[in-house]
Amino acid sequence: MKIEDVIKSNRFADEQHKATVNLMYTAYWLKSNFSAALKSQGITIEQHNVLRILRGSHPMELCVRDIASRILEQNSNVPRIIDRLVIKKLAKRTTSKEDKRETLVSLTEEGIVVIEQARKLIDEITKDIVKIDEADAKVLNELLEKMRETSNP
Amino acid sequence: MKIEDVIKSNRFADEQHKATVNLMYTAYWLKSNFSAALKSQGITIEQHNVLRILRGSHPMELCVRDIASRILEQNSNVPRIIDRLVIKKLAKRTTSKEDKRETLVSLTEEGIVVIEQARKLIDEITKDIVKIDEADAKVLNELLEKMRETSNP
DNA sequence: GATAATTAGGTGTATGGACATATATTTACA
DNA sequence: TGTAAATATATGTCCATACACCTAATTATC
Repeated sequence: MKIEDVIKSNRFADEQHKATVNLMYTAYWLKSNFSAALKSQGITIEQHNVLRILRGSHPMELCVRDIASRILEQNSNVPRIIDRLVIKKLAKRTTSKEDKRETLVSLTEEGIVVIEQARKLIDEITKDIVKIDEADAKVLNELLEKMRETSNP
Repeated sequence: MKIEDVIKSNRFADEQHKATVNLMYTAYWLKSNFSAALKSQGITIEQHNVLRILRGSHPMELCVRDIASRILEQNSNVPRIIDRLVIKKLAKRTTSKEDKRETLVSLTEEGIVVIEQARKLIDEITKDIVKIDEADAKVLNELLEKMRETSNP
């Protein structure tokens, strides 16, 4: 569906403006699809993201700050997401012996199973819905980075 | 900043996978910038979106369903966003005489001032940070729509 | 070594998304 | 016409973001 049909309006100031709306809608569309795919595992996208980060360093523990630094959304509340993962017994939390301020987090056995399963689901849904080819994806990646790189801070 | 630097990892399955991450990050980056720009008007992006929709039909009132249908996020809780706008006296709410189930919403004088000001701020910040040219923006729009169109539902 | 500054993480509050459910009103139809 | 179905909106709950503020622990500085 074209973006003007989604918002039922064609009043874009220019192509750049249209691109910002189009982009935010496409991200929302992706996220909705991913969320639906993860329902079967009982986790949200954000919980999945933290599990994925923990999977990347497993079996090494990561402190909260390390997890936060690898997350896209820099304002997300990582301790609270970890809370939910601990309640579901997908992650475990200990206090660092070297620095008692640090909380170290790692996957449980169950967490490993869930993130492996989730990874497959995300791969499948991505292949299902994102049908642009590699060349187009490459152009898209270049344009997105060009878009961000040119700004000052 | 390249997306692999943002998430401090380069483990993308392929260009398509990288594109999904890149896209969600760019949307987040846009939204953060827009939010910051709207702070001076005391409104959030979502409140801005509803005000913009009301501006589009002003002075005609819109019912909640009409507003919801024009919003990108199809699961957003429109009555609650309207609550906030009414509290801030930027929008007003009445019950339709033709169909008492319907709530009709329209801008107040103050709402008109705020949305005009907000529109300028969004235009400025867009010009400031989104520096891809019209041709690139056009390609980006085509790729985003190609990405979504190819999926079934 | 004592105190100030910094750092890591947790917590409170407002806002919004996702989704289930409730309530009031209108429409359909037996 | 009277009752069921459908519709429009509101509300409650859980999860997450944004952001301010708090506490404990560590480091810096005198």
